[in-house]
Amino acid sequence: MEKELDEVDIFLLKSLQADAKTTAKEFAAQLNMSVSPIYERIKRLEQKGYIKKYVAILDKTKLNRSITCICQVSMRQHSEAFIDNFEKEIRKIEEVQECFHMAGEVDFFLKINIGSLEDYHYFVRTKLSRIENISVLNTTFVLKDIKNGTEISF
Amino acid sequence: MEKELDEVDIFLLKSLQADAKTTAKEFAAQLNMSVSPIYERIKRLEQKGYIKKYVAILDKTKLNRSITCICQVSMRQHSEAFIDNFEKEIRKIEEVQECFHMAGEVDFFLKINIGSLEDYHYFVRTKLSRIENISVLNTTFVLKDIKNGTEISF
DNA sequence: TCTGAAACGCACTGCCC
DNA sequence: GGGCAGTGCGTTTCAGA
Repeated sequence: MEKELDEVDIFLLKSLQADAKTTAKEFAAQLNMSVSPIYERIKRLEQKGYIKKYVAILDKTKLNRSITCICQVSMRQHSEAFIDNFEKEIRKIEEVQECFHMAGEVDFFLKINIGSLEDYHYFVRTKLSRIENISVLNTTFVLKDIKNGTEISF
Repeated sequence: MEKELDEVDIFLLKSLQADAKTTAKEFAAQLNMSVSPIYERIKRLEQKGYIKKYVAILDKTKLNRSITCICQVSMRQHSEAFIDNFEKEIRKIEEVQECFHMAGEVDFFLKINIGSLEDYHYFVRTKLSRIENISVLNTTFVLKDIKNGTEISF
């Protein structure tokens, strides 16, 4: 694998994951380059898959989803079919923002966004607990978002 | 609190958090409206804080940060000073993508992005464990990203 | 609050170095 | 691979309804 990214590419990636609205013109000024190489580098980074997509980050509180909680789920049986089914069902549940299949005692970690404790009750009763083969469900609530980013450091 | 968002606003917010590059013109076509109201609604949503920012989502694997793990940290003493200090120090550590102060037995959940298990060792030895007053550190590794979104449902 | 049109700036292309 | 100039498109503004 050859070296694919130079310092300029890395600068662009880091900048864009902080603020995707930065224009090629602004980058050109910051880097003392002209606009076209910036433009072509960004296009290349998109095409090669370094940049997956551009998204708007919304305000949870304003949208009445200010409560976050972490659910730790373990399964009764660990057959392939049950795990696949769990994944499929989880993907359908809108309250689930993140879900990871874990190594170790707990099988899945879920990050849930909801507006109230009543919503949580509704979520567990009508959605989560309807998935087959769940044995343990352990939920803890977030008191404070200390760091909640989309940026990856590299 | 008056009703701030109508169906069009909600449509725009949901669309933008899936793809921020959608143009006002495209929205206008989808909604059978002209461009200017779309434009002004989006500006309003930005100014009122519903939209916090626009970011590029990068590919972890391409950037050699394909390993994700969850660290559960508990503290020895729960004084305000220690908690504040932990928050301050965590914010500085680039490997930490998310950090939440939790209710319950475990004080903090951390989501970490790294490239190798060696990196994890380095992270724990030189960064995490240097923070004062940590008692328990329990790490589990992600086997598979089932759902890993920035979108919130509403 | 929407429509329509006009002005501007940036994204994007092609050519040159 | 980068600089420069031109074109088209989207953004932005504004009159009017």
